[in-house]
Amino acid sequence: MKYIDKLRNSGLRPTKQRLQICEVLFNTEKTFHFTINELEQKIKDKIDCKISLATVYNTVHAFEKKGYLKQIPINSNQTYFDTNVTDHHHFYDLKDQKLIDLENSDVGPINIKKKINGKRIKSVEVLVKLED
Amino acid sequence: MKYIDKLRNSGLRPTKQRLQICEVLFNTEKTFHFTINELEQKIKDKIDCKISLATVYNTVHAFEKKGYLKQIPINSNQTYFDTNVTDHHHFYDLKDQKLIDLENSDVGPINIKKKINGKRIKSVEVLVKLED
DNA sequence: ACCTACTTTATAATGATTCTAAATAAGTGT
DNA sequence: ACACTTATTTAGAATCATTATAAAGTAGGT
Ligand SMILES: [Mn+2]
Ligand SMILES: [Mn+2]
Ligand SMILES: [Zn+2]
Ligand SMILES: [Zn+2]
Repeated sequence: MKYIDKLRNSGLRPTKQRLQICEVLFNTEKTFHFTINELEQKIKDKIDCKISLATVYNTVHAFEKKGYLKQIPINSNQTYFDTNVTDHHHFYDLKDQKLIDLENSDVGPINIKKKINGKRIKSVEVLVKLED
Repeated sequence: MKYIDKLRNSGLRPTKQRLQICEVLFNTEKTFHFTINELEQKIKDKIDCKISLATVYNTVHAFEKKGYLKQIPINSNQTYFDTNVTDHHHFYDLKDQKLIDLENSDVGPINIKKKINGKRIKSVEVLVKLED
């Protein structure tokens, strides 16, 4: 019931698959980072029936487009997504290949002084790479 | 002649292919950003003979390992490299899919206050996404 | 119930990257 | 110059995340 309105208000039909994916993605205290394959595994663990991989991709992209998920730019062969869609920064642990959130207070305000003609700043993200 | 010592000192044999790739990558006033396919095109334009795609990949990875190139993390299906290996930040133009360097003075110092036990900061990079 | 547009799904296609193994080239010592 | 060893190049195949296809299923409206 919890996610039916959210989906309807976004113009997305509240199908069984989308509602189950909502449960996995959004029915948690903490936000988290994931790849498509990790999400597929989480879905398998939490839910009895199978959702096809194509639907997982479709749904994640639909949710991203609606602003319920965002991509995190890191150099990996897989795309990383974030259920925390607020503006925030990341540690990236190169050994474990894990993302860790940084609070904005951990980084401080960033003032971009350069301007590009005819372009607006959409986001400012800091990536801090960690090694041992 | 210019790059033979550079390669030898890195433990890389100065082959014809590597020297030609050095010309394309490093024999310019300005640094630049590229994908493997863009580099392959540049090589074709500047040079008579063909270098196999496998060699372009091998060479770029070898140069990256030696610190003569670095990867730029952005969400793209292709990996972006940078001949500017100093610590610096980027604009990413979402429409044109082009990277633009930011000077450190354009961003100011970034002080990461959070610490992770047993990990050291390797790099701090800011990515500023631009839209129209 | 019926219609239509949206969604799911299995499967195939795509495409960047990596792997393989055979042919070449570079460095080293004689 | 030659023989020998090791690094490198290369064409082609393999990998694998992601996207496209198109047929079957579903949601929501009339
Ligand atoms: Mn990607
Ligand atoms: Mn990549
Ligand atoms: Zn995050
Ligand atoms: Zn740069």
